[in-house]
Amino acid sequence: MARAGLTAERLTRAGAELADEVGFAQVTVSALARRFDVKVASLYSHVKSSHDLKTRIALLALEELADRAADAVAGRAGKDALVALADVYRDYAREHPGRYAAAQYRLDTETARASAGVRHAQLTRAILRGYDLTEPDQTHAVRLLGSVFHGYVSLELGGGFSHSAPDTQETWIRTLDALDTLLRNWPAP
Amino acid sequence: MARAGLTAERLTRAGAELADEVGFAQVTVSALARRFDVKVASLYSHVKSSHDLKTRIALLALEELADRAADAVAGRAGKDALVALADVYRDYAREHPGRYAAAQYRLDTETARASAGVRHAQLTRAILRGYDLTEPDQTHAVRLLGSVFHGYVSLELGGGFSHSAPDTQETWIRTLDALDTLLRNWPAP
DNA sequence: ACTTTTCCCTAATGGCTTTAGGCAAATCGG
DNA sequence: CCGATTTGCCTAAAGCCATTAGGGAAAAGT
Repeated sequence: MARAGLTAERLTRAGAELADEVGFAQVTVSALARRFDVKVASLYSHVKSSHDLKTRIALLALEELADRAADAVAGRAGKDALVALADVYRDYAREHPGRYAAAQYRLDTETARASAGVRHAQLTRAILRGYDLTEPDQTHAVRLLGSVFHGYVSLELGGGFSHSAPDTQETWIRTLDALDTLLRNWPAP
Repeated sequence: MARAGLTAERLTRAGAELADEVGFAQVTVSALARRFDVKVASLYSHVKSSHDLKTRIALLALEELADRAADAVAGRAGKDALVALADVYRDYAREHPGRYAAAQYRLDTETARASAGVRHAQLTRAILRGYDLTEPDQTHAVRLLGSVFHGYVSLELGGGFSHSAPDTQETWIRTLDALDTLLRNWPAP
């Protein structure tokens, strides 16, 4: 019988697409097998488990996101860089909600350390070069920016912002303005 | 045979405890049945489905959280209120990670509208009375604060902050300082 | 061409969800 | 009180998902 040509990479990519279509939580070994028109057990030659599959999708998403982020930050500085980076996260989440959710998948310590996750922190730290912050404050600021980006995006995606009043695009712009102002006037301890 | 005395409320409370112990994602009708030493099917007289159970736990968490928040904000203003409210979220998430995750469970529109979720927005808006913001800016600020609180807490809980350098408590304090500064110097459009 | 490896399949187990239908316990009406 | 009704938990069963064991055929290597 003809072979389907499965590989861990193809499964991961298809899993990412599936996540965007039906939600990361609904990504299942069975659903993926159906998508390849193949029996479920066949996937287990390529991925160790459901957890392994999800981890691979998470790593893919983290890498895509870091690539986009690196691209956006390159050649920009200050508020320009800040906005570009922030938009990468927000746009990615809107274009690829399933992948964005995957990027939040809890990785064990060593997997996380080897992931593109570390690049994210570096990129965020990079845009802070355009602002005048002392070393420990940079770390605080990195965490703050991460919190705002992630928090905003996940609330917006989850419908946490009532679809009322000022639209979310306006809030986003004002939020980035506010962050820029804040970084330029970072309060002393 | 003796009855177990199940009710939707007891199941919900036990489900919340279970969530804190093993994670919200691991809360399952089966696990809950085991906890009550009862057969799985028995629970279906009290909750409609797994989704119904999770929704109830989410609503419980949202209410507990809103109660604590209301308590914290009462009699405080300005930065004092800001810090108190923020600490409620963070402390709740640390004490009850499963419940906190439950509070993030996606509710359908009408359930959300009837939930304590709306109280949260009101409470956040309330602390902004201590700052001088125009009406539309209040909404933006509510969303920003929600983003920071949620983003920070979920990153911290998920291990998103490498356990390195300055500890997270310090970052938290500096983050709240920063937010206070920001609200007092809210940039014009 | 033949051997070895790789890939996908069948078969089977066990867990979770959900529905249908039954018997006993609690509750109620006279 | 006691029979009738309602309520609560059970057994049974079907369906979906995850995972493992072992087999046979296609692809790759010699």
